[in-house]
Amino acid sequence: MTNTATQTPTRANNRIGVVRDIAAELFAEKGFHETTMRDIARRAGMLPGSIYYHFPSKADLLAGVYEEGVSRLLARIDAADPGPRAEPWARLEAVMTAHVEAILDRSAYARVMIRVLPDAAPGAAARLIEARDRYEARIAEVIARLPLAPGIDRRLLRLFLLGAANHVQVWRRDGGRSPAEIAVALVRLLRDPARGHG
Amino acid sequence: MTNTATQTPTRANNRIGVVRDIAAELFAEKGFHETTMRDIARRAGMLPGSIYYHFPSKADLLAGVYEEGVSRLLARIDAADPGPRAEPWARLEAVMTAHVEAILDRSAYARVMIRVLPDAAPGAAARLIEARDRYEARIAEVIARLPLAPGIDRRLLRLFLLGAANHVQVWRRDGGRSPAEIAVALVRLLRDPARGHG
DNA sequence: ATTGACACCAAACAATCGTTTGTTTAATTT
DNA sequence: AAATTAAACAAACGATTGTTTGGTGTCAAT
Repeated sequence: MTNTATQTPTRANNRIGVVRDIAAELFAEKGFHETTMRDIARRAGMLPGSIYYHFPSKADLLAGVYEEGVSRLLARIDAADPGPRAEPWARLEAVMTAHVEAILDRSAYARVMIRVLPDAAPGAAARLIEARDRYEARIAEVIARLPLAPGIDRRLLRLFLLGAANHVQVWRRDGGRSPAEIAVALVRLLRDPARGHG
Repeated sequence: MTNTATQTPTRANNRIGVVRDIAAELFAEKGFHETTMRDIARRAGMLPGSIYYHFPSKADLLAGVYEEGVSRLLARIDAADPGPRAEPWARLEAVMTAHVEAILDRSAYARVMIRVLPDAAPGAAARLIEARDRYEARIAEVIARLPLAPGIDRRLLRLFLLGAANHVQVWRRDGGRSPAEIAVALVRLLRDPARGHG
């Protein structure tokens, strides 16, 4: 009999996931170049060289984090998305709420994708850009359904939206608005006129 | 007779400005940790140790770049600002155009302030944050004059605006829209409703 | 019981990092 | 002309970097 899962780990205590999780946390917290392989190894309870059993290089480790991050982010988005039959703006609110929540509360993976630019690791830049594009295409899909006033560029709208949302990571302090409040305020700011009587 | 300027350089060929300019370019291009003192020295045509005659540390060099960057950005903003008697939204368009132009076309100093986060250099983080706040207060001043619909948070508006504008650095490719077109589109997106017939 | 891949350890590698030290050149001041 | 000082050079410092190499215990399959 052949093994049922040919590519899954054959050993129970495979710690590649642990290493990647810890790398994601440190990359998100300190940045790519500011995090050393020794930092990661220490927190994982292993020696620096042992990481190279799981990842061929530091750049590949970052690429692994990026790609896992996209998968997790997409899963969160999918779970929050009420679907194409829902009201388009409400749908965008739901999706952006999931996005901001991922940035602020839970996933170190999401924060890495925002903080670490692809050119930080030239050896893996192509993989990083591809992963990022895969995620942004998912957002574009939601924006494509919005009923917009004539002359509004959907690509610009998407880039502004993501820029504003990702910037939250920089200024947000604990105790302020909730991620949902922030996301909803952002979408409404775009949807409705900000201008008052003038 | 005492010297007319007691604190200005007494020597004609003082290259501290050259060093700072080059550091700004490299920090903007590659990031703080990715740029070495040897990189800066090589481009300035001097030896690594010589930089320490002008700046006590790499973190202080970054702080110098930041503070010079704020001065230059503020000067550009002031030059573009039609003043408090102009129509508030047109004023914001003018100011944001200057901001995006600084990011995209000219100033490496402006790009450093967006790319390099204060926590990159813990030894100078306080100076970096202070410099950044000084600039954002200038933007807040313009936003304060906007006639806004009730319930719109001006602080959120400012943070979204700067987040979206700064993100331009990541996605903008040459040959696309001009900085002015991008800035105006961003301000109009906030001012007018994006929503179409719904 | 033996084998062999797995998942690490132990120790070092060369390269590069920010920084320091002592010295030298050239311009300014006295 | 002599003294002083600004602005560098030349060379190294110790520490840290990503990475490699060879060995080792352990577990699953034979």
